[in-house]
Amino acid sequence: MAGEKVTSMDVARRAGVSQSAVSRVFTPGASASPKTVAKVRKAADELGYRPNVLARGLITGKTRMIGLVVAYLDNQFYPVALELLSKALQERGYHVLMFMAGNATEDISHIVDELLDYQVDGIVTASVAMTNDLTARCDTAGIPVLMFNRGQDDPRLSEVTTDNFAGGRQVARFLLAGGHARIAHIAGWQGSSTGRDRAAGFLAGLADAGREAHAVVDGMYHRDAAMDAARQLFDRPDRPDAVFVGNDHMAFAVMDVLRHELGLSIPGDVSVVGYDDVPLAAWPAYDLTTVRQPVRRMVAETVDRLLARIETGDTAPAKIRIPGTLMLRGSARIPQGWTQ
Amino acid sequence: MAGEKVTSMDVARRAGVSQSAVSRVFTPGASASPKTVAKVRKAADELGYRPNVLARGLITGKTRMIGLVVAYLDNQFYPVALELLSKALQERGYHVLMFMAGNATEDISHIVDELLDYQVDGIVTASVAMTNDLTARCDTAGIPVLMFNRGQDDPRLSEVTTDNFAGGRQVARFLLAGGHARIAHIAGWQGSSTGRDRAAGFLAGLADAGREAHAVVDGMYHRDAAMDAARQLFDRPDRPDAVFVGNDHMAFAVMDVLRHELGLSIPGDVSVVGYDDVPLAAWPAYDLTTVRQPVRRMVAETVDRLLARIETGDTAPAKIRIPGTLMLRGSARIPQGWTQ
DNA sequence: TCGCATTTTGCATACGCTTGCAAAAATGCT
DNA sequence: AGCATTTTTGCAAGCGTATGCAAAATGCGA
Repeated sequence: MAGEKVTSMDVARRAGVSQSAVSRVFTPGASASPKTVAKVRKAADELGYRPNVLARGLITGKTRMIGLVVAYLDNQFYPVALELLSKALQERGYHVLMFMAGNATEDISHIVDELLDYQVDGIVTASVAMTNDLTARCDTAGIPVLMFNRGQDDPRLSEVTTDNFAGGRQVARFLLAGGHARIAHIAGWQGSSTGRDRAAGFLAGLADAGREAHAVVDGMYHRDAAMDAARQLFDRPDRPDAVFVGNDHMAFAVMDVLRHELGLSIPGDVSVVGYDDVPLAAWPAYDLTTVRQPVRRMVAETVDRLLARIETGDTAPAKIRIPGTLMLRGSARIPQGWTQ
Repeated sequence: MAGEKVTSMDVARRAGVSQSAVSRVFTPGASASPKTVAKVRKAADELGYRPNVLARGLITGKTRMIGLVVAYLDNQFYPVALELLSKALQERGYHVLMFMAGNATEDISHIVDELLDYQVDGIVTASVAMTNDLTARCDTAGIPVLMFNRGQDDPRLSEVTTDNFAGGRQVARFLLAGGHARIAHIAGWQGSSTGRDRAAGFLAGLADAGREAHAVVDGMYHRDAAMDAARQLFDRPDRPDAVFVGNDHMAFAVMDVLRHELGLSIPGDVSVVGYDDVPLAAWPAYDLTTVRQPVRRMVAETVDRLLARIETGDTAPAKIRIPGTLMLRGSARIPQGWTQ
């Protein structure tokens, strides 16, 4: 616990140059003669000097920190995304400052305050909704916001999602082709764009064939709610013979109920399809047919867009929609000769 | 994108007081008359002023940021811990700055540099090993380090773990009481203290009864490695009838192999016991008997100790060891009349 | 060698805030 | 009311760095 901070001034003295010379050596764009660079580098190494990012940030107005707002991490999709996001930002010299949010708006408002306090250069929200009011606050503060895996109507907002409507529709086509008679939907939270879009696409896909959903229930993206929904839908004579569940996290819950509470076989009695393709979906215990969201690409887009706005001031908000693909596995009957 | 920063100076002018008065109103310990407080608060609200945490940090030397170093998030234990940690710190006015690390030492060294650049007030490492050299660097910089769920011999290091040795031993007793004949261990990474301690405790527990492990293999805390280990151990005539797996993440992999590749029944043919008790362990698809690590308590301890060192300078390193408890579920035969 | 264009360098200031110090205001006491 | 004490206030210095500006150093061609 020595606590001895070594500053650019210390390095300057030891190298026999001015403090500004030291600063220039550590500032990418600046000019310094080879001789000075050498002297400064040497002195800096000997003293173990590294520039103070915060002091630098005070002047440049850039902290190289990105605020990430997340509501929960129990859905495996988010830790995976977080890991990739954090790594990608790290490679480009940024770091993630975490903010856990409840879903209450008031809570989020509080968090936006804190984000601004820390002078983050940009904000990524995941599994969280921003109100227009909050977006405005960030806007006037000049901080770009990007919504990851969630959309919002406000055209000033940037977002990166998969094409949830198309994904839902494709699931409908797939289940119809499989010859299912009673097709139900345990939907994602209808307060979220993903939940609504997937449901709408799914219903549209059924409608394309002149069909309707046997039942639609909101599973709230919660394991418990999804289990309740499954019980409600399946514990009766006219139970569905196929169900599209709004994300994998809920789909696992539904499968657990079907198999272990109701003794149904998958896909014998019921076909189950999810959304996300989290790693667990590929494990044989679930072997879940699901729509893959290409997380790597989503993260790459997120980083590119956000940093473009930060670094080049490229200010146009973007709504980026990446296609998803249906992963065929064992939890749903595969139609004869089915090709995507 | 207005970018209009409002500073304490702006507030001061509007409230008709000095800049220092504004500062005092926003500094917990400082003194200001009720009248001034009122004027300043009013002006601040009207302008939407909030103190700049970074500028404050430059003076106080405290950034209210805790660096978190993690190697991977695919083992569910870590996202859960991260969520709790982040929330707990948030409640006490701190925030988590994320650093993803590969396991290479050189990589970690790089990360320590960056941690120091950001002037974090403290560091938590999880699923990552620090070398003594790195610890020293943080020490001289006056930044307390706390290892979460990983120990190290260096007495200067603080750590929070469960009693892995005791946990391993209890599993041994449990499996012995269950009358198993050939008890194997797919161990956690032997480069980590948790991996070693659990294995050692387990072997000690067997030895207590004059028994030996039927086989011990290192599963590296990796899904793929654990699957290979399972194949190697079980795809032969004298296969084990019980296996203790070094953590839940690997245990799921092992169960998948046993059931879906080798067609074995659990616990009919083989009893499986894990370590951690991640949420997934309680889902009926796995229903895994496992040693619970009380994450909430671990996190609470972590936060308490770390902030104590930061805020009160309480400098004594601590090795905190919390007891775990065996959660009885369906993946392992339960001995008649077994009580913990 | 000298003059000119170009780099490199140091000085000084600023970023937004906290805090020691001394002056000013408020308070309590006789 | 008058004085001693306490509280509140403003001033100014500083935290560690970046950067515009002018002065010094360098390079180049003739």
